[in-house]
Amino acid sequence: MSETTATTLADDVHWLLARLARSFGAVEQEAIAELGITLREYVVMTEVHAGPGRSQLAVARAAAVDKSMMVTAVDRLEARGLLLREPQPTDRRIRALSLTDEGQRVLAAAAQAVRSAEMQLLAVLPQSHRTALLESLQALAAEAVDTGYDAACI
Amino acid sequence: MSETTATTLADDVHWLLARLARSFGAVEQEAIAELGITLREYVVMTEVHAGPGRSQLAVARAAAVDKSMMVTAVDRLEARGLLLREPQPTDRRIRALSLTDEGQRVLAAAAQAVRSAEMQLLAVLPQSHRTALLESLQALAAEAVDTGYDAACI
DNA sequence: TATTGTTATACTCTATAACTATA
DNA sequence: TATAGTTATAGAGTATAACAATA
Repeated sequence: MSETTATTLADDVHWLLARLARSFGAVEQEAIAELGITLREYVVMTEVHAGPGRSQLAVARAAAVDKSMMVTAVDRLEARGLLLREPQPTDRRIRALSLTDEGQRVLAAAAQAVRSAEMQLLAVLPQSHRTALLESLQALAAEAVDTGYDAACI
Repeated sequence: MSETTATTLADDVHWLLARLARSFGAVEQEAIAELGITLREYVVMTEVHAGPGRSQLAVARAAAVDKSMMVTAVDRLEARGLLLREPQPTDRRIRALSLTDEGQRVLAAAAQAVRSAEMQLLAVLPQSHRTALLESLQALAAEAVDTGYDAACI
């Protein structure tokens, strides 16, 4: 039992994660703004590209996006002609998602912009630290729980 | 120039950060819920404790909390008797913040709960990786920019 | 009865901009 | 003119729950 609370914000992993997520988000959103898509839409497109033909719900779960917010994202992407929402004959409840050719092009451009921004943001870390960071974040993400979270980032 | 976009979400640092921030936030918010404070209020209290007597704005900047949202947090903490908002004779625009004795107690309990939750969340990582992760996050946070971010976490 | 997709609602967070009082 | 704190407002995100269609 310590005599007093000595913790600083810099030792608070949640605070660091939230602060960096906001900072990275601001920079990367800016980087893809000219493509006319949001960062969430980029995430959805990435997941659709990784496994085309899946249902909205499957993509939503993989991307950790709420299913009702998924509707808005898919609506916008479909309206812009970047994504197809096709009925599935085997299970008529499901709409199979896939990218159009234009969607593939926009995703490729967005991915490049995001990666470039990320490289700059991570540039303060030596390469070995960068790899270690990514591996640690991935290991933690594998265990991440989403119990629903309506609180602020910070 | 690659033939196609091969990126997965698991390689996207922003997505990992945002996902983990939400997951950690959910768990830690739950851990301090019984103390009647939010995670943001905990962050504010931590910063006030680290440097008592500072103005609201100084604390807001250190905690990366918007100054208008700071008002709400301080209002609630003051109403609960956890924090003092005292006029500063030298500059009468400033309200110096400090924790009450009860505030110190609540903060100590919250800090312990948060640290305990964080230890469990980080348990999947070996100790050396945990230290490296913290150091990398701190290095990145030192360079973090807050340009204002109205986009979603994910 | 359970699941997919959709819609509606209420609430919170956030950005922005005004406003006051001081400096 | 600039700063600290406050307030108001509008917009966006989110949780929740309902709902229709299908399994």
